[in-house]
Amino acid sequence: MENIFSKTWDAKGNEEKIYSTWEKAGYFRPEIKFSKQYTVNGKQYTEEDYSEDKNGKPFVIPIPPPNVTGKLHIGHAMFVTLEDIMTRYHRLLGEPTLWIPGTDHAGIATQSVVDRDLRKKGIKKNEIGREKFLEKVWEWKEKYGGKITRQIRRLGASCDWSRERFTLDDGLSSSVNEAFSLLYKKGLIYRGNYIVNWCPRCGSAISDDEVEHRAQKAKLYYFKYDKSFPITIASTRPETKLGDTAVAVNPKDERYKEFIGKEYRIELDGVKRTVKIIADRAVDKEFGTGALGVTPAHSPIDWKMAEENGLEVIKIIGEDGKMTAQAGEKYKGLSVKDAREKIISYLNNAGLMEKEEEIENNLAVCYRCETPIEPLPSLQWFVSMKPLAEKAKKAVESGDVKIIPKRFEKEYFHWMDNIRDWCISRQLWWGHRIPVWYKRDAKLKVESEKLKVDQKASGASEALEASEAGNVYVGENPPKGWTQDPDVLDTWFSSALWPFSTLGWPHFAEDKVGNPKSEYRNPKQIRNSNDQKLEANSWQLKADSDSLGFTPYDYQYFYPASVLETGYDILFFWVARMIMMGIELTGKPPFHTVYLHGLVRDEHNRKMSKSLGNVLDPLDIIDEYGTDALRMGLVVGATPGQDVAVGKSKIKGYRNFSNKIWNASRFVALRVSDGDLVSGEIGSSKIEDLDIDENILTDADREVLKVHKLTKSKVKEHLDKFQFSLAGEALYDYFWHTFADVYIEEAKEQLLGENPKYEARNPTRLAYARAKREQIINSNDQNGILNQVQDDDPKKLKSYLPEDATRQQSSSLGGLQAGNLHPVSDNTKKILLKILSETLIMLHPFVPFVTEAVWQELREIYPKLSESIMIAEWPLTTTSTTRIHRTD
RNA sequence: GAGCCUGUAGCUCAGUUGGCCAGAGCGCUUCGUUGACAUCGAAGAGGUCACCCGUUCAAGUCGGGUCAGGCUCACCA
Repeated sequence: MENIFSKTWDAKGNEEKIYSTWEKAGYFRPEIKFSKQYTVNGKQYTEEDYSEDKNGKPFVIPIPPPNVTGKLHIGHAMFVTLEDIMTRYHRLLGEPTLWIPGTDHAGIATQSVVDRDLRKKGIKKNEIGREKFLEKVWEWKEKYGGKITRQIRRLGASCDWSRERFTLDDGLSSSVNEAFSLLYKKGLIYRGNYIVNWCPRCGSAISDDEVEHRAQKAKLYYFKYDKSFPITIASTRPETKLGDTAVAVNPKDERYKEFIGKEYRIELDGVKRTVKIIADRAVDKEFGTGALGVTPAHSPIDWKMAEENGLEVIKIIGEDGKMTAQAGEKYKGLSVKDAREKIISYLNNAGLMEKEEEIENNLAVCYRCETPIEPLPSLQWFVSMKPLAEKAKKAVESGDVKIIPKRFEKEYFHWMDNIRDWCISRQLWWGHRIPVWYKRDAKLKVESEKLKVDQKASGASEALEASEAGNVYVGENPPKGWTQDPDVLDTWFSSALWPFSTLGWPHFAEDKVGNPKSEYRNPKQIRNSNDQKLEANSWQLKADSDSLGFTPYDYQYFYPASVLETGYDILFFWVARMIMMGIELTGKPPFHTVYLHGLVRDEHNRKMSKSLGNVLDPLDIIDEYGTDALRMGLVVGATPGQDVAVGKSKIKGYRNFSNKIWNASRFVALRVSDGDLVSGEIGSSKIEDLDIDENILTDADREVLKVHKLTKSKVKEHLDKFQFSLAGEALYDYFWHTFADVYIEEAKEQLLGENPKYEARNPTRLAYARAKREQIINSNDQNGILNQVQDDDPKKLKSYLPEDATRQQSSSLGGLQAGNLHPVSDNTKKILLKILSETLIMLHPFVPFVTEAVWQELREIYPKLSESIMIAEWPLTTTSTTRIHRTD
């Protein structure tokens, strides 16, 4: 033991070994707890008692799946730490606990990374074609796919890797297809030609949520289409005016009242159009000339006006970012930028330009590549969101889903109230190909340049179904010879299914496997005795379950999840959509609680960025200070939804804390065994159950036991309320400043077996500790829980006060006789061991590695400790209540 | 334009439904320490809790307003 128990905690040399021991032992799989026998207050409890108590309810967290080819960053470290704390805590509480890991295929992100890589090698994706390119992406995935999960392991994540999922797995892909089909059949998915956000660089449509707005300086040009046109318009994008079919003015604008309803034939640099003057309240009289050139095809507002006024939609910019033939011979094929220059010089030369003005406006850009968005009409697939949003909103309103912190519920409602249909098709190759087949050929996506705005509102699918009847197949078994839609689904579509697709939905949903809930309510039955049972029942889906890696009842037992933990930045992208899809497809919200953490910033609260050079690489930190230190640094001081400042000095402080845990425990281990270890023995008595003799407690003993008890109740309360920072802080403070600074120092005296002293070695410090404890009790006690820690006889406590401290305190030693001093040091050893081991358990969710290392050392002295701290029992807060309910 | 959040010690932040003589870590000052730990200990300095008004026996905490910083959403061409 001595060689392992070195003077300082060697995180680097131990963490990976410890992790692989855990993983090999299978502690991350929820079934490990089911075979356990419980003994509480000397009574045996069967597994059935246990499951009744919990209503068979497991604790489940679906991981926010990182990009499969991604690299670990501090944001990952944040969510892994928080989720691991919850997972380990609930596991220690004895609940069947499942944290499902997995990765996301990350459509555009992965495709463009591989594309870039191939280009460097001189390979162009359009030349090698779809099949070959996808092979390359899969190769890339095989090569780099394991990296992120290995790195997540280094953070100590106790996920059940045997259930690891990838969004493009067979199982998940079939969930995606099934979800698409179901929604299509319900009329919640439709195809239509609508104006979408087109990213010319990604070469794909993107959803409204993927568009960001950047403030920019722009030029506003004032001009007329031609000399004969009566109204001057203002535009920042004169090149789009080639597609104008109307001019909109405010109905209250006196200047233009007389023109409303009239039509004009105009000719703009050779392009002839009919322009109607329409009235729309959205037009600001004060902006520009108060007259807006309406370009239905290339502006979302204009599109809406066109819908309302039955205007012609003329697409003058194509998906390639170049002007189409509709823009006229002079402009066809020009880039948007060139077209703008050309038309500006035309307007100037023709004497149509009246003035230019510098203004500030917002530019819509792609959130991935920052490329300016080109709005254009395109034939795409959409999810009709309003019906989904209504239910999703109710789930939060009713409290079925709780969002922490609460203020995000407001943002959530606002988003739901203002929701628009979700464009889910992407013109990419990497992803879930849309499960739709067409009878004729794949070129259904004709370049329609002259389109009437589809009258069909979202949700009304009859019209489309009629037109598609017999020509479109949606599902997994297409008729022979039909052609599949070339597009793939938005990555967030599969992410939205994550909490249930990872568990086997829809293959193992109730209607597919019957309802075995009553029989298989607790998976311990599956694990312990059911392999045979399943075979005996020759259960038909078993083969499927084996090939997909699910157990048949995962979905029914583990769904819905308990907590969904992630950063607030993807509340809408991911969380909101999961709630919508979960309710629609499974009939229940996919989780009960949403915990949103803040973003990690540098120590001066600046955003981490490469250009500032303040990026913290979690792997570097782990190498330098250890995982435990990183985890504490991330969690302490972080309140939900609030960004947290993390710098090296903070993490260094928690490295010191890890070392403190190590050394305090080292002290206990060495002193308790007196360096001369006989297993199970303490001095003259056996350790057994650490039955502390209450009659010979010293002042210090009493004090530390009280603070210990207080800490237990505080920590549990905080953890139950998702107050991880406060729990971590309370443990830190107690361990360092009471257990180590006060009690260990006092224990040094009490352990002098020959001639122990009973007076406090440092009465001032003890009094100080006591005062602090009382203050905590007084200020925190709401329900009277903490009062249980109050002293029975306040008078006795006077002896703690400094002025009385020199008094002989042997009275507090009860019946202890002068010649019988040894029991005190034995008792001290037991107290040290007891409170240390309990504290280690509470610390374990925060600092899993050092606590496990120390635990293993303590097992040498006290073999009754569980074989791993991971599967220990959370210390009971009170003696009167047991956490296992007996039915008799 | 709409909504939300933040403003507490030099720095980064805690402070749960109002009861604090206002806390932590880092930093700073002084002292100590060969025996678990210099990755340590003890003592200490440092705050009109942004500002103003109000509710209350009591306000960092609740209400109204002002100022400052930040975030989200949004069709100002």
